[in-house]
Amino acid sequence: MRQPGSFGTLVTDRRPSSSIPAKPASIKDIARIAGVAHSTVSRALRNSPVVSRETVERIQRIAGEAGYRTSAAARSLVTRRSDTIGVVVTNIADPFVAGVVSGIEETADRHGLSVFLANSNAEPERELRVARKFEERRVDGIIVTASRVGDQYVPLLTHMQVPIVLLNNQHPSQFAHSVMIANTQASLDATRYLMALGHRRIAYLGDRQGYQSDTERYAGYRSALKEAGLRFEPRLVAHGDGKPEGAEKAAAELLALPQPPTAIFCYNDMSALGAMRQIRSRGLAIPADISVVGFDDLYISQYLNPPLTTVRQPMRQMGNLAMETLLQIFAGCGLRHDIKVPGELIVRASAAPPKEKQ
Amino acid sequence: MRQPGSFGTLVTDRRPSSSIPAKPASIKDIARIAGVAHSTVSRALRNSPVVSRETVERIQRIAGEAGYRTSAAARSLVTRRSDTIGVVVTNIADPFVAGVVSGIEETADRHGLSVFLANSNAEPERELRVARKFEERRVDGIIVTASRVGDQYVPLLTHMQVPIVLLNNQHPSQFAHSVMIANTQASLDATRYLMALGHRRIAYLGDRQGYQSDTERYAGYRSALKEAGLRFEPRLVAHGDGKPEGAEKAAAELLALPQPPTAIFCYNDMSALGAMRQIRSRGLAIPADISVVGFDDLYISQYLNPPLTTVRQPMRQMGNLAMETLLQIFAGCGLRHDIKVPGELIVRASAAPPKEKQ
DNA sequence: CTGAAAGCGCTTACAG
DNA sequence: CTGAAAGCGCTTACAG
Repeated sequence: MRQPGSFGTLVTDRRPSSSIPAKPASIKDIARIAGVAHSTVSRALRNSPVVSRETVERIQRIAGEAGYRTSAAARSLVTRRSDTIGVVVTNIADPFVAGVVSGIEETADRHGLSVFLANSNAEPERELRVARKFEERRVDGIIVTASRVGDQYVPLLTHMQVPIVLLNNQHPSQFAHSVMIANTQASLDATRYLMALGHRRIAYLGDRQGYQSDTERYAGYRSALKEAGLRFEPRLVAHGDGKPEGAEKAAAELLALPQPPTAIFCYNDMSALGAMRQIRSRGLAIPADISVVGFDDLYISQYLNPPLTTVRQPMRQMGNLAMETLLQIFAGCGLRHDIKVPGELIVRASAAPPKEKQ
Repeated sequence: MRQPGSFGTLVTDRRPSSSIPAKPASIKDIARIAGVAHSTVSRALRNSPVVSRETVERIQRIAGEAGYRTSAAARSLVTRRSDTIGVVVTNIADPFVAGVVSGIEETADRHGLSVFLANSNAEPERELRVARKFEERRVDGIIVTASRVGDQYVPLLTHMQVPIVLLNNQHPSQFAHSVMIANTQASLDATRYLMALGHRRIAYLGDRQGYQSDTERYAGYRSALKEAGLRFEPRLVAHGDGKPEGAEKAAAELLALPQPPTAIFCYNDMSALGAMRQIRSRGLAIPADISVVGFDDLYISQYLNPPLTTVRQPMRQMGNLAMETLLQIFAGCGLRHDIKVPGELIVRASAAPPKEKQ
């Protein structure tokens, strides 16, 4: 609560000030009204079986009428748990991240936990700063999406006595629990699919800031090529920034090649968005002239023109999973959690057999 | 912090347990090491000018080495402020909402405030429940996006001594501060634009769950028609659900009309996405056969095929504004804040002159 | 079943 | 400039 009166001109519709104390009602206030000790109020409010049904009901009624609301801070000071978790994300405006956070919040809420949200803007220093802030808030656990914190930072995170689970972390870490999409498997599947359609000149449009995710998706692409006995051609690899802008430029390079690719496998759907725009701007048709496959399956991807063939990351479920992992750790499960979530290829209309056999 | 040991098998890389207490170090621990009173530590840690430079430095060094982290709960118990705000959103996975939250977090962080995030799923009861939870957490302020809380709930919200700012609230309220997009003006502009292109049969594809936003955008559409002396035709109004799914059906109705519209003004970009898909599925071209205009200017809208002409809501800035409003209230400004943010028409390629004069 | 007491980790008058 | 004391609003042994 702020100092009283900060509501200023809004105080019109208030009950008489006598019933609304400047400070919120405390357990002692309720005790005074009920004529019992404040410890009894404390018990009654939490339905302790040790206090008589009768007084429980009476106290709860009084508390309700007084608009009593327990002070989470005071309680957590003694219980040593805040019923709070901290979520640090690169950028909540990123639709993948938003999907994950939605899942985290969902299961956190179901278990009575509140969630702190902080953006790191993918800056390692900022990521650590907010993690430290969470430490002051004594969060019960921390979830970090796409952690950019390098090895040198990991010990710092780990030193905090708080359990941490990393979601799609961009630096391998042996110190934290993790939930990760099966990048390599999924991009292997996606590339195989393109080959099954008949493509032989398949490009990989990566994310130069993608760290581990990019490395693994690229690895899956390479494996598929190898497995099919296709020669790897370095010129068919270009790197954007994981966003439409950077992908447009990277796609431009690819399309300018003497022998351009007949298909482009993109690091993510955002990159696919940029690639598609670049392709169209050259008067080429998708998938008639060139196929495009993405990664993520953002909500909007099914509504693109053409609908995007892509690898689905079950963002919401991954968020659920990260939170459930934290809950298991809270429950005392000492095991190391490393969950690999399979990616699923969603076939839509942006990929088709190539025009001409090569 | 959880009970010690919950890290289980992860404890491998820990410093010797002597240096990591089960409880985090408190101000008293630091005081003991430094040989001073804990009140001195408290002052030194906050750079009180009243304590000697020398001891300040010594204490801060010791605290740093001990990995001391202040307890926000303990502090807020005495200061009566949590340096925390609560944000309740309909759904964080909605890109508009995510953009707003990004802006809120940005300016909150700049002022040292942490943000709690909770989804209401657009359910009024849930919205109130999370607001109540925020009350227990003694947040310094609350921001609600697209509040679904009806008039009957408003007093409840207002009774909490916490300042509340509503962003694009869906029920007019005289009890809370607000930041709103200028719906009527913006859709007036959008509709005028379509008329300037030569359209006479312009449809409005609304959101039947849109409450106030829908009402106002619809009003702007009607005003534009009236101002141009065009007769309003009820059949040119259809309602979806603010998402692509519902908009597809609504668009289907519109297109099935004996005299279908030559342009559709959509409640939001998500609806435009659905409308565009429906139009394409009928073999019609955008904008050659029919023009589409959206509302929001989501990040992806510029990458659609064709790029979407739409009204921009500066989501991030609106988030900034909502948070700044809260800060002003904290600073004691007693005025009622009702900020109207103008919408800006962003002309791209999804709208063009109609094929034939009517 | 209920109460008195101690304590969680801080801040802040009040003395010195 | 520093310390002792009180108190923020709770929970939880410990008595009765």
